[in-house]
Amino acid sequence: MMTSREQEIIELIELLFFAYRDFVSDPDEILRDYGFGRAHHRIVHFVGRNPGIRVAELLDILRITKQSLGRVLKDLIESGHVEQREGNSDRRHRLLYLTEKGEALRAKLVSPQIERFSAALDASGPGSTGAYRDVLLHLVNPEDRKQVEARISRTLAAPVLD
Amino acid sequence: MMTSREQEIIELIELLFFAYRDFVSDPDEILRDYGFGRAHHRIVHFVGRNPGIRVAELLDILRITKQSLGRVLKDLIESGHVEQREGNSDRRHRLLYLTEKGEALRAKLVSPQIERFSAALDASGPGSTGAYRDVLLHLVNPEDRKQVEARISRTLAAPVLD
DNA sequence: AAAATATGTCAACAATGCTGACATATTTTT
DNA sequence: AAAAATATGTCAGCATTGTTGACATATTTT
Repeated sequence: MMTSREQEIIELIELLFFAYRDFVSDPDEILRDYGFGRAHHRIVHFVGRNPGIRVAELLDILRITKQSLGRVLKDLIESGHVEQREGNSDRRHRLLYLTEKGEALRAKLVSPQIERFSAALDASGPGSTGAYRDVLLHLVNPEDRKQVEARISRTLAAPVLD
Repeated sequence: MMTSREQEIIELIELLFFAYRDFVSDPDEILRDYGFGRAHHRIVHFVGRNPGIRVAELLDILRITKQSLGRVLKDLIESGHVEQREGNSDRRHRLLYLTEKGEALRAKLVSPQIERFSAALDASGPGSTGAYRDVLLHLVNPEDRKQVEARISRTLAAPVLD
């Protein structure tokens, strides 16, 4: 048996799948020209948004293993998109920053995504932004919600503290 | 430079990433007990929701190649979760159905996802469902939107036509 | 001085994408 | 009836990105 509530929720589940599927398709095309994949994109994105982020933080965001990250991060360092600096307060830390080249790539990758979202918001009713935020934030694991909220509202002007 | 509009949109982009990340984590755990992965989940889900779906349609939903699908579909047929029948109107078609075993797995996988969504909707304001739908549907490629709308609103009681 | 932490690295392997070619059965077109 | 198009399956090979587990180094904390 399936209630109509369940039926409705399944539609929302599938919509999440379809939206995600198409949403990542624009960057995927761009990345091919660089010989990079989605894993590279995620690093470029989150390092760009969190200049000076530590490796451990990045691992926590992406929820992958050190080895998976290391392989791809290595590519980006060698290609000159990401650079590492020693931490001030703790010299074991490797703080990650985008180079100018990396920043250019980040901007290029995010631009079609901003376009897509911009159009989607324009096509939706006013207040849809707030509702979108509410629902998606509550899909995040409760124990991670505060952290996610803090992360997403961090602006480029406010770098990660060292 | 970044406008505040862009800043806001980047937050929505990251929220999509975090929500998706956690949303797929519950099924992932269950799948491990079966020796299956996400690719198996997608097939079980969409075959369950579209009994009698053709291979070509499934490929169009998942946007993967025949070979990628074939490998995983084979697992599910051999394990007795999915079965194929010859089409009536066109005997080249291979129509896909879940067996009872497959249906049980589908229900098991979707249950934590429904739970998660249910809680998220309860925690969000009224009308959030509609706004969520608006935004996510408009993130889908314009040329696919009609099809996606039709697909998601298809109920279990209305199987794919042969 | 010892223990804990942050990072990096190695080897091996698994899941799931891809390309391109080719085979078969069936249906549609000429 | 023959030819062309379509739906599906299959093969070999390869790329990306995930995994585990072990171990090495530098640094900080206890």
